[in-house]
Amino acid sequence: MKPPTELAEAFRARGLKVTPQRQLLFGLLDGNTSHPTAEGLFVEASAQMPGISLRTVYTTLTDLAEMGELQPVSCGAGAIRFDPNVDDHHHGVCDSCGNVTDAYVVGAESLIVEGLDGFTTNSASIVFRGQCAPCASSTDESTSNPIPNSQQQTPNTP
Amino acid sequence: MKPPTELAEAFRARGLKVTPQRQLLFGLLDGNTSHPTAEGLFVEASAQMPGISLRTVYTTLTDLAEMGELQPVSCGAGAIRFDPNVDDHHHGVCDSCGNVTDAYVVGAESLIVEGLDGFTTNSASIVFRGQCAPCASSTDESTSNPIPNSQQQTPNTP
DNA sequence: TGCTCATCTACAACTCGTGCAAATTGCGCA
DNA sequence: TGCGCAATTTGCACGAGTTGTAGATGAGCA
Repeated sequence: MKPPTELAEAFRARGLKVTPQRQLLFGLLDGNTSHPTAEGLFVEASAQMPGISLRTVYTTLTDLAEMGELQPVSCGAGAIRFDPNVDDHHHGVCDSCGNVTDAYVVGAESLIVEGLDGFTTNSASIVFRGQCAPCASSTDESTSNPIPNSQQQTPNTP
Repeated sequence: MKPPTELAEAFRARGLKVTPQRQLLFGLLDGNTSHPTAEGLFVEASAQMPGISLRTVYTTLTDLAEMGELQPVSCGAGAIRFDPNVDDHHHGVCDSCGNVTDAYVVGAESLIVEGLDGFTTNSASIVFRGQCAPCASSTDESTSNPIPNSQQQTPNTP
């Protein structure tokens, strides 16, 4: 995601106005790696700007998503999360605490998909489910067969 | 998913009762490859058994999912879908008509995931987004870079 | 400074799913 | 076949998350 100053310029370039509410949200999203929900951002924004409306947060997030500066992430149940990281990446979701972690997949070009005859694929998203490091350390369970159709490994960054 | 008769036995084996409502839902799900929503099944069930409650549909689907006879599928926005196909597989979602298609992924064992340091992966689900054959034929667009981090191919079954 | 129109806010409505309690019913048992 | 109990069904209401709408507000421009 662009820094707040560039986002403001991008908004103006699209004929959208740069309001204090939007600037506040730009700042909250900048460098945010916690995949916040609209509700979560609303709480943070309310702390700094009491009176801001949840509706405003939704509108701004939707605008940012339409501009490609934000990636909406739906990880199954619960509220939609917004990811300022718009790089090509996927997500790991902790079943215990609900935290969402960015994941970069290498070797996807070797995948062969069967059953989608005639299906024109525009994008693919992989959601890994399990337990993040802090949660996994308390309940020690080993990984087994994470990706259906075969087994899969989740090594640390080489 | 097991056939209706075996599902009835499985229900009894777990101490659950086999009611006409449940038998109707067993029949509607048997061989169903359309990934219906609870609402959709409720409409079909209502046609055959007027008066059946949406609440009952939810209860029965939840029971089946707990028994492993049904796979809840959340493909981003919208209602949760239920998949009688409990094989290890993934899904393709048509952005035009919303149809969900089963997809079998080969080669997932070669994937290397970066960024999930310490993350204990229990499962992974891949959702392909694009256009199904009927929708794609009307708007002719070619596939490009479907899986982030690299390109990916969606060949027909070899 | 004044004007125009996009934005903000507040409220309500919508969708999807669940909790609860009363009425109903499947099923084991005699 | 009849009985009794516990599971089930049903309808209503509620909750979370999200969106529509209309009047008030204010940013941006001349």
